Amino acid sequence: MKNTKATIHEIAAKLNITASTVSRALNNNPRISEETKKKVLKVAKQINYQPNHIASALRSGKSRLIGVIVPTANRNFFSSVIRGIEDLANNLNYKIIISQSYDEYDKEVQNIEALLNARVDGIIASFGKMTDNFDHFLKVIEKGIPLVLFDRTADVLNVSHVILDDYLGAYQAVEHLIKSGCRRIVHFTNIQRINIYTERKRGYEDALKANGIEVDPELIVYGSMQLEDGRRLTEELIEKGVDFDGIFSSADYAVMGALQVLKSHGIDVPGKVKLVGFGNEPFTSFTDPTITTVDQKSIAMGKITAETFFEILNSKETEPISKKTILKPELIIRDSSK
Amino acid sequence: MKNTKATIHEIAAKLNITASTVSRALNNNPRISEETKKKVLKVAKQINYQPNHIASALRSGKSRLIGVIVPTANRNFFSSVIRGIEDLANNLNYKIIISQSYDEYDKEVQNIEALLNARVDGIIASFGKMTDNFDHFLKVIEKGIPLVLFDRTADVLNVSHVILDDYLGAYQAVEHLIKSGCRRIVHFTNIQRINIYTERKRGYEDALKANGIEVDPELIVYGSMQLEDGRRLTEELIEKGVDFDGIFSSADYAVMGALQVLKSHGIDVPGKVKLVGFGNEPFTSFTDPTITTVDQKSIAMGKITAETFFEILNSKETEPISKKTILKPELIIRDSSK
DNA sequence: ACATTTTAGGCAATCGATTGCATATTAGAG
DNA sequence: CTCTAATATGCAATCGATTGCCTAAAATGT
Repeated sequence: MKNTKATIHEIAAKLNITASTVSRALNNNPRISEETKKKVLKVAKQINYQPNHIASALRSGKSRLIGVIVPTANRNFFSSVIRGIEDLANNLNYKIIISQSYDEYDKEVQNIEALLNARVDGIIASFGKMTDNFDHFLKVIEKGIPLVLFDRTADVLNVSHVILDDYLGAYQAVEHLIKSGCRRIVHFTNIQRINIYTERKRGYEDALKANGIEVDPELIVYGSMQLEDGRRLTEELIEKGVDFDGIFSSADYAVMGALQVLKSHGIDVPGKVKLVGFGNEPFTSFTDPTITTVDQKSIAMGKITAETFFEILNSKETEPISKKTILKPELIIRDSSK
Repeated sequence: MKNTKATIHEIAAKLNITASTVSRALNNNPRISEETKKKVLKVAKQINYQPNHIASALRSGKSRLIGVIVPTANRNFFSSVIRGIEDLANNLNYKIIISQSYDEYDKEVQNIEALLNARVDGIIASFGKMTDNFDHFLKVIEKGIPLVLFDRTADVLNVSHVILDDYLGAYQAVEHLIKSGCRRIVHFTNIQRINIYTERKRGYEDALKANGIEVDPELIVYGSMQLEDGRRLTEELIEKGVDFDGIFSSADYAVMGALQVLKSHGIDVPGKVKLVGFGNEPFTSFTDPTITTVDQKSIAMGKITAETFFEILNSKETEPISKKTILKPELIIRDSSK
């Protein structure tokens, strides 16, 4: 069973017609008679013909490939968004290439470069935490390649994006803590100043002010928002003897670390300290107590991101559409704040 | 700033040389003088030249793309493996296309088809749970496209693979429960009979027998191994009044469900019932009590899978190498079994 | 019966990079 | 001062699918 190649020329030769005809037949072009189409299809099946996507991509200039860059696919939020994108893309006969930046700037730049080389028809991305220079994204824009950002974006880039109302999410979370009786609320935020963290911080501050509570800089602490950071920050607060009765963390992993440390110190949650995280990672409903958190609407975000992307892709470059969508978060109240 | 195209012909025109020379210069071909190379490089930078990967892929017949199919990237295990593959691949200047099958058979078939169309140079895959027909993989093999499987495989396919010694992992887990005093150990296993689950079940049974405990079919229960399945199965056991003092689950999510239900019924873990999961998902160390589990060596698996893959890819079809690696699991003992 | 559409395909160029073979130029060899 | 060898490029075909333009043959009109 030799793989003689299986190209349209193969098929053409067997039927004594030309490759053009075969191509048209396979694409169901009306100029080809039904009879010929049938024959072509039959032979195609017979020799196990597989269209060479690369050849057609070269000819058409469209690869039907979309690059998706996320910090890591290993997070419920990102993988949900990816799924949303993938579903729509596949329906439209596009394939996605997922690249992970692992929150490293260099990797992100390399990924863009590689996707550009692969001649993707467009890019959908969420920044890594270290990204504070956007030249690589500007390059994408300059090349006229459709770009849509989600969740982690930057205002300096005037690009279509789909983000969460992080400010609102934080505001509601903090207000909830205040209503539950907290007065000295710690805020865990990220060292780097990405949009999502600055917005959450702003929401935290405004919610306090709106409720007549002064913002105490001592209560705002910085880390990378991993589990370990949450542990360390909490240990430090306890060591320093800082007085606090609530924690609003801008990430679930960090609040998990806080919970562990508080428990190990015999500090009752939610009795003494109430907790709220951000992200609605699945594990937040597995812990004891379960953790109150803010849901980021990942499914909707994926869907809308993809829709926005294809809208731009199909807009025929008339005008560079810039569409910004802001989703409303949802506070999921669980035991850690009751 | 018009994008006049930026091809090697562009560069050639500007320097009054031919595209062949430019191509050779860019590829650092010794036949081209240093002087010309410098000029070419300079102009390339100047017009922001980006090699067209698609064109070279068509010409060379090599896309430098590797398809990776996993059930879902949203699991620590799979994402770690992917990271391992990606690292090596990127070093070798290959790009990976991640496709998720979401454990759906049709999606898996479609993914294979799409990857084949995209003309990937090879495929690395882990089966979905529903996969019990392997025609789509056979097609890959017949086409002579390198294929390496990991974790979830099938013996009927004589393909290189990297798997975990699931039997051993299960054996050790169950032995550990027995040594901790359990006599009536429940086993959660998957409805579908994929290699990993049948092996774990075998390990469970053999460990019991080796310790003089009879295998009680009543204690072996079936589900899809999601959180909900664990909950349901545990509820059912309690309802039926089945007597048990330990659970060995072939998945962490399911054992988490069991933990929740046991706690809600006031059954002490590990006092009354001891638990062991499988997979070492991060959340198993977040729960209360923390959950004993079996680590699947995902990092090593990713690395070895990638190495095996490239070995095959570079083996010049001399002989279709078939290399099978079996990794040793590691039992991570935590509070749920103490 | 002759002119005009319509139908069904063929021809050849194209997409951009690569490469075997040929060639012009220069450099050494004798 | 010729002759061969090395050096640096050019030429043209190729990878496989697509498509604008052209043409032969059949169908329709009057």
